[in-house]
Amino acid sequence: MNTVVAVPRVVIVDDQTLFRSGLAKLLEADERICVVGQAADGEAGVELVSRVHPDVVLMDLKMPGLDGVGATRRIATEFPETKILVLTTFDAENHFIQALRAGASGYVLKDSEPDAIVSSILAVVSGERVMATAVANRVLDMLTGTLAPKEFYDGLTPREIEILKLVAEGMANKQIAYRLKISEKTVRNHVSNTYDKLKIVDRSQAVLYAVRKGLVEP
Amino acid sequence: MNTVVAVPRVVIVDDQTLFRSGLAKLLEADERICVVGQAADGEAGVELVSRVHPDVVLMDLKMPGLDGVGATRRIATEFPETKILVLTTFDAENHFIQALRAGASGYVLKDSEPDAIVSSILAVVSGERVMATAVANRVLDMLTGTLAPKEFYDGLTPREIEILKLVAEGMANKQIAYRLKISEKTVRNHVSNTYDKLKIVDRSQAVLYAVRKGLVEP
DNA sequence: TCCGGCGCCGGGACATCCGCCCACGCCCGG
DNA sequence: CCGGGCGTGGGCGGATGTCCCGGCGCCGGA
Repeated sequence: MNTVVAVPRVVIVDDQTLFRSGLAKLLEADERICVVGQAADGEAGVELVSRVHPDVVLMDLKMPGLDGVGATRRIATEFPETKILVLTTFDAENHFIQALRAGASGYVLKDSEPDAIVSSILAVVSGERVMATAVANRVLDMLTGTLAPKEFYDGLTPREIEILKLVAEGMANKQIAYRLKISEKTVRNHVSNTYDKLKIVDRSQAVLYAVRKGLVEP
Repeated sequence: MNTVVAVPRVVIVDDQTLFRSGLAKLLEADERICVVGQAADGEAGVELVSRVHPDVVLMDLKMPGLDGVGATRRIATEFPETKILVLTTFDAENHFIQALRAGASGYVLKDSEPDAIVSSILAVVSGERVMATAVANRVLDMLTGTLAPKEFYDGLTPREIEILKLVAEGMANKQIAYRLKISEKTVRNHVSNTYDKLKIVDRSQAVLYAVRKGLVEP
């Protein structure tokens, strides 16, 4: 007979219907998991959780409408007994920080074996935290001295990152200066220093860098 | 007993392990399909096709290394008896043209029902061409007058699109002028007209527009 | 056939904007 | 205490964006 622990009830939130269906099929084939629902975006995901109260949510990050981070935050606050396991690709570099801060219990990659997903789910329901090795390594790099905590952004100072974000949103130096209540000249200097550190020469390339790093949404 | 037509043998080429596994599970559950292999990138996909000679390849477009378009072209030329069904997301707007020109027999979206995939596979093996309705509508729009072939990019002329791409890659006006063998003034005029049509004022915002539209990779 | 429109090309002049160099305080750690 | 990083600014030259202008080639409608 089974153990004392019930089979964890799981819902899947992902905008790709095919991926959802395939993953559900995959998990249903494993008797240690029970898939009890699917949703195609953040809104529907929150609503679904409020109805079925699952043990674990497999959450994609990039979705139309309410995205994964927002949905994670809402579920984590409104239904704290439900664990959230982020399941996404490894493109946007820093989203996992936002996701974990929003209340996710784990972060695994779509580029991993089905068995890994199952064991991650089981680990999460038992209270563990799960991190994909690639992500974990990055976290360790950021903590240990090899890569200073902020060194992730190629040595940019906080002020420079702040200004780079605004640049990447299409703001002019003058607007940034007004927003930050500093001189336009100062903004230009920060921007210039940023170019130096990133080894770029141009505002456009700064925008591309920021988009790549996930500092802004395109 | 079965019909005279053999069950189509299918291979899946996609870089996301989880998606591959799930889709394989999904298709294996359908007796009309037989999954005979998987590959994680274009190179491996071509090699796999050369070994097993499947009837259909389900091909993702965005992959590391040799991408889907390149793999499609190679398979279509080296193994013309193998049909290729592109299976991708609906982000990059114009990739489907390249894929079809490279020899794909169909273009379906990951955001669709499993049944649709199965019937698309069956249609492709029987010699049909399959297009996702969203894609087909776009093609029709481009052919009929409703939406001029180019009108998708907010009325930008071909030249303007060409220059916008270079702008979004971080090139300066002078460099673009040299590349296109025209005057810098002309480039500035094209850029200015582009701003006008897109209702933007700034180079940075042009980059963001181009990234959003998939004109350039971030 | 002619003509008007449009895309593409280029010029001039002007007002900014941008990127770069230099400099000044401030604070903190060696 | 002092060297260095950080945030702040001024000045300058080049790049960028805008508004004019004209010319050429092509196409479709009158």
